[in-house]
Amino acid sequence: MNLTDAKKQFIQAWGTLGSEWGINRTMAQVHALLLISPNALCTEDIMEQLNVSRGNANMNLRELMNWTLINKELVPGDRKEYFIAVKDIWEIARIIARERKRREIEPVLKVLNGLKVIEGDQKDKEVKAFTETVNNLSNFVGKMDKSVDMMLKADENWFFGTILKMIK
Amino acid sequence: MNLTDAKKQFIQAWGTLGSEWGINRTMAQVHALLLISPNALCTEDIMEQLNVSRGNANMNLRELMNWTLINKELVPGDRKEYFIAVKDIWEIARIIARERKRREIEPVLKVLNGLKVIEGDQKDKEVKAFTETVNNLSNFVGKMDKSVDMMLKADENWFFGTILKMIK
DNA sequence: ATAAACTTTCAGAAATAATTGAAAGTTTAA
DNA sequence: TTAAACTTTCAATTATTTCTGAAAGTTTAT
Repeated sequence: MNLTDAKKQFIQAWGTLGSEWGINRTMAQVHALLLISPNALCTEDIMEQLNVSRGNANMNLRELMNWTLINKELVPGDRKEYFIAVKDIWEIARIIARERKRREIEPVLKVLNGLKVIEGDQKDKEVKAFTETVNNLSNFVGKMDKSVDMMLKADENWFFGTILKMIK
Repeated sequence: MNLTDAKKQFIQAWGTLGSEWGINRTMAQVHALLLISPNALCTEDIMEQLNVSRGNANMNLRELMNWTLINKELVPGDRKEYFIAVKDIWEIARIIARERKRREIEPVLKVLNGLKVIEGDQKDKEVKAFTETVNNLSNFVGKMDKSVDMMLKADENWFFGTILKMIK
């Protein structure tokens, strides 16, 4: 396969993955494009290569900046902004884990903890079933949260080293 | 807080989490409702409690059956189908992990592996950057895949026991 | 100052996804 | 049979998300 087709397939695949994750498809595609670019690209480059409008390109670049998945790069003697992606996969994984924890795990944990104590007779099976499920979930999600924290602090080799060793 | 409000909040929170995951909001809400119900519910119950149409209720119940997150329960002397959720949180986690692995990790891994070898001069920086990113990603996603496999085989206490011990 | 170069915003348009509800299909009891 | 009870389907509608592009905003060089 040639580079041009391979790039297209990669960008396409990354975009699909993104949307299955609840991440904007174009944002994922912009990310993919920058991931495989040896040098920084400007808004125009993105617009051309992905066939998207200026507004769309701009918005998704900002969002990727918010996630800290990409950085601005200033080219001396050029007024345009250029963007370059974080290339270290473990760093990318940590950024995504951090962001998803913040958006998904933490708010749910907060709600669950707020629902732990409810009024009513604990002998009522409705009340009992509710309390039990909420407690079990809160306990489980809490452990997930802690596990992600650990991953965020850990070093890649140690993390996968330990995890994958368990498999054997 | 009283049970009725607590239920509503729980269903709402679970629905939001679902849509952040790329899972149909109503499917997540039906799941939430069944999770906290001490007994099996029928389509009518779901329609009433969530204010959704018959078609919608039916489709999402089927989808939850596909995921194996809920089961049919037959009530003797009643022709209706009743549904009851898997209540064990670890079992639920495994089902979701299995399904997301199948839908997200596996297809991407397949594409990545197909892109590992491309034509062109390895000294060309475009080619080099592409190959490097694809190889790194493929390696990383492969490890994720293996890690999920391990989790699927493991027992909850052992899994979190080991993971959380690492944190200390 | 001001004009060119560049970035951001945002109302409307387009695309995508979810939902409805009635009709068609299926099963069961008598 | 057949008719009632129940489930499934799907075309049309509604809701939600994403995208466009032109206008407004900002920065920089002269």
